[in-house]
Amino acid sequence: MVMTGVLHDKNSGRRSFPSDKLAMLRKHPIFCDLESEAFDQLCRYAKHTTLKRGATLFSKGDPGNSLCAVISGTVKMSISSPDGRSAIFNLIGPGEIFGEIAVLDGQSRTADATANTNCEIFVIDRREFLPFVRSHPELAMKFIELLCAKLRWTSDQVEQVILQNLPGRLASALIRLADKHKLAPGDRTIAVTQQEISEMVGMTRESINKQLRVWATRKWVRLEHGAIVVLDAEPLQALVEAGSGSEGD
Amino acid sequence: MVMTGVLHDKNSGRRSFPSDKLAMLRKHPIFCDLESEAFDQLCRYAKHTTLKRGATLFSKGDPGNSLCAVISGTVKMSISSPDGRSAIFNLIGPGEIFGEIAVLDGQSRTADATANTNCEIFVIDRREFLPFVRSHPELAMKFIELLCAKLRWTSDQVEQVILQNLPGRLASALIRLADKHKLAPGDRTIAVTQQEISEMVGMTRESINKQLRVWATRKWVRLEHGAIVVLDAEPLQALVEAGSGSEGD
DNA sequence: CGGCACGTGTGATACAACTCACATTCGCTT
DNA sequence: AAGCGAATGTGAGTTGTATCACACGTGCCG
Repeated sequence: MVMTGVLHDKNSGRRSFPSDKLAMLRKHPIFCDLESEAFDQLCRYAKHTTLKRGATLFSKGDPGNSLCAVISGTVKMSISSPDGRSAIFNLIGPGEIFGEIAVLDGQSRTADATANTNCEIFVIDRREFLPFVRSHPELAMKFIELLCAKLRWTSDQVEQVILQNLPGRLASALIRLADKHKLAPGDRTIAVTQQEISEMVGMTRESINKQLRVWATRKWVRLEHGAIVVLDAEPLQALVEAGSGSEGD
Repeated sequence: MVMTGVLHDKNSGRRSFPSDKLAMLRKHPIFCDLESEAFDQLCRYAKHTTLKRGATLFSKGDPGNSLCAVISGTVKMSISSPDGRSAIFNLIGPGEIFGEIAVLDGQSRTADATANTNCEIFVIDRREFLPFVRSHPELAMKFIELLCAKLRWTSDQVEQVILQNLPGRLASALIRLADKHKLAPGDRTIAVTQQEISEMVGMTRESINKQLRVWATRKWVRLEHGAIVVLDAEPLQALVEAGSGSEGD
């Protein structure tokens, strides 16, 4: 199952790629140190695609033929069990890269990628990308750093899920998301639904909702539709550090 | 906290490194394609160290100054929460590499490393290792593959912990460990205590024991002291694939 | 050949989180 | 402005695991 729900494929992106969209990628840690010439060459390999909400980009187990980056919207990386439950690994926002694992090691995809909102993405074929990396060793080092960062993110997730109970896991997830989304320094708004958080954290939406309501009355968070605002990160951080102790929660 | 319980540090390993011990590392996917000359050079950078059971090699949060490899024995990668519980990420056996994340990205260590048995390890300093990688781009590609493999391992762990209940998680852990340890093709003996498995899986030893006993009466596994033998992997695999359905367990 | 630490085995009880079954609110589409 | 789907809010009842509190086996070390 690949590329269902694609609105339209633009031409392969040879010349005249919308340059404002590329500016964001140009600033990505992976590419920021690359010479302009090399970056332009990479862009000529890229395809620009638009997906509508709910569309599947690829599924777990598919061969990994392409590296992707989000231009606008968000892509959900998740897996689902046969009995219908699903777990979200990560939500990928504008300027972020995804799908790199399968591309780099040539194995199958580790998760499903679906458009969580309508979105524009940027796709590079493995056959063009790999030789490019080989001829740019400094890029390989950048990818090593990228993989390390993902590994830290995922290890954190294991740590929280194994060691913490509901309040701890939820607090930890909120903090991680707030750090990641950090748009403006003051703005702690996280654009996720309660259903989504519940799937990241591995607990039911109902349980998450009840805990969030408790915190809302304490003014630690404010609940909006499709978003959560972290008003006071301190007590949440304290909860995470205290381990799975209950202490009045 | 670094290097407590070190039995003795041999000299820095310049010349005359015990070559039988290196043979194992030479075969590691990371190094097997390296020219002998380069490999020898790397060995001259290495230090040989012996640790006794329980010794701490490094702790989560320490600066990551060295890359390590196990020669003999096993090293436990784990984290612990303030309330005393702990979670095991992985057990590193002979011929395996660990501590690469912090070395490669220059950040702090993501977990504690302790000697799970008396063991011999092989240590390379970051200051010597990084330049070596930079001057051997093919090695960088190998490390990318290594990181991808670790990421797959860790993602699997998240998937199981979030989606599965006790039987599913336990079955999944047993299968993963059996694949990893796979010494002889027929031998499905996993050298771990029930306590250790419980910490890998995030459930209590008691619960794990009760489930294992059920499977033992069904001849799916045999329990030994400090080890578990997988007799029939099929029904375990089926359990994992069925998701968290209970079906007579 | 103790003895002592570590690993294993097992039941009774408690509770955190799930399930199910709704009611409510929001925001978009027509 | 009406309607509808998606997101949120909430309670009563159920259950999977944790906790606690033991007893037993085994193997190593002095």
